[in-house]
Amino acid sequence: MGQNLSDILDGVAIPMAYKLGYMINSYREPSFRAIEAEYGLTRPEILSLIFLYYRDGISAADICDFSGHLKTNISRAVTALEKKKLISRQPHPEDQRRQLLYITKTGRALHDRFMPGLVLREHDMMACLSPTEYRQLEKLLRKLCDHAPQWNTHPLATNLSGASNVPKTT
Amino acid sequence: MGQNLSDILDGVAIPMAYKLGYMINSYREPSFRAIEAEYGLTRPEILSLIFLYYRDGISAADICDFSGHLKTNISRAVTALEKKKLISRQPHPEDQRRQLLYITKTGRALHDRFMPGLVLREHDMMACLSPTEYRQLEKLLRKLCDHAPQWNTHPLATNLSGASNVPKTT
DNA sequence: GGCAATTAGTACCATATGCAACTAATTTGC
DNA sequence: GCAAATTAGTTGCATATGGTACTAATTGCC
Repeated sequence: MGQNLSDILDGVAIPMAYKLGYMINSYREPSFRAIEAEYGLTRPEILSLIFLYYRDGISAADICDFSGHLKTNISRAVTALEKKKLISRQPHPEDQRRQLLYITKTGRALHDRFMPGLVLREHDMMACLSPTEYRQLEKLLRKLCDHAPQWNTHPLATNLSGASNVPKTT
Repeated sequence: MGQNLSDILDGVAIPMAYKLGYMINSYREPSFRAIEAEYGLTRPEILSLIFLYYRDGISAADICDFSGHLKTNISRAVTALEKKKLISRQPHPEDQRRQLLYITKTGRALHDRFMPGLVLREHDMMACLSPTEYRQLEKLLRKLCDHAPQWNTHPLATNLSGASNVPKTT
C-alpha cells in the first residue's frame, strides 16, 4: 500500500465519522459475511434474530427502528425467517396491521451458535483499551446514541435535498 | 415503537459494536443515500473520490485498503469515475499491473459540492459532546483503529470457518 | 534463470438491496 | 362520523454488491 493508514485517518475532513466507520466495518463485515455464508442468512435476517432474541413480541417496524434497516428488507427477512421456522408471527390483538414476532426454539439455537463468535470478536476489538478507557468509550457512545434523534432528522444540508431518515445498523 | 431504544442498546450481547453501528449508520446512510440520489454516484464511487481528493496518485488497491471495500466494487467505481471524467488513470511506471489514479478538476468540484454537507453533519453528530469529551473520543477511536489490524485478521472464531478479511468503511 | 505463488485489476453471475407503488388498517382533524 | 393523512407491511423492478474465476504482471524461491 502506498500510504499510511493513520495519515488518511486524520487527513480526511470527517475524521470522526471515518474512524467510526472504519472500526465498525472492520468488526462487522467479516463477521457478518461469515455468518451469512455459514448459515445462509441475510443481514436483515441476522439482525432480526438478534433483536428478537432479546425482545420477543416486537413488530417488524420495531426492528426497523432498532436496526435502522429499511422496512422492505425487514419485511422480506421476517418472511424468510418464518419460512425457516426460526420465528413465528402472530396478529396483533388490537392493531390488525401489525404482527407480533416471536423467536422459536430453533431460532434461539441458531442465535446461540453464531453469537459467541461476535461476542469474542467484540472483546478482541476492545482488548486494547484499559478498563477506564472502556468505560469512557461506553459513556461517550451512549451519549452520542441518545442524542442521535436530534440530528438524524436534519436534511443533509447545503444543496442536498431532504434526506431519507433511518440508517442501517449492526 | 413498542420498546425503548436505550434498553435495546444495553441489552444486546455486543453493546459496543451495536452502539458503534448505530452511530455510524445514523450518520452515514441518510447522507450517502442523498449523495447517491443527487449526483448519481455509487457508494464506492463516493469513497474513491473522497480518498483521491486527499491523496492523488494512489491505486485502486490503496482505496480498497483505506475504505475496506471489495476490490471488485472499487474496480467498477474507478472505471465509472473515469468515464464520468471525475478521475483519470495513468499506468504505474514500474508496475504494469497497477494504475495510478488522479482526481480531475471536475472531480474536485463535485467533491466540494457534497463534502460540506457531510462535515456539517459530523458537527451535528458531535455537538452533544463537550470539547473534553470530543478529545477523549478522538483518542479512543484512534487507539481502536491503530489496533484494528491485530484482531481484524482473526477468523470469526467458535465454529465459523475463517472469514474473509477486509471490511467496508465510510 | 525459471517455475510457483502472489498481486492488481477485470468480467461474469447470482443475489441482496433500495426505491416506488400498492393494500389495508388506524388515527387525525373538522 | 367521515374524509384525509398516517402507519404496517408487501410486492415488483432496477441496480449495487458479493463471490468466483480469470488475465496479466511481479515477486519469491530453488
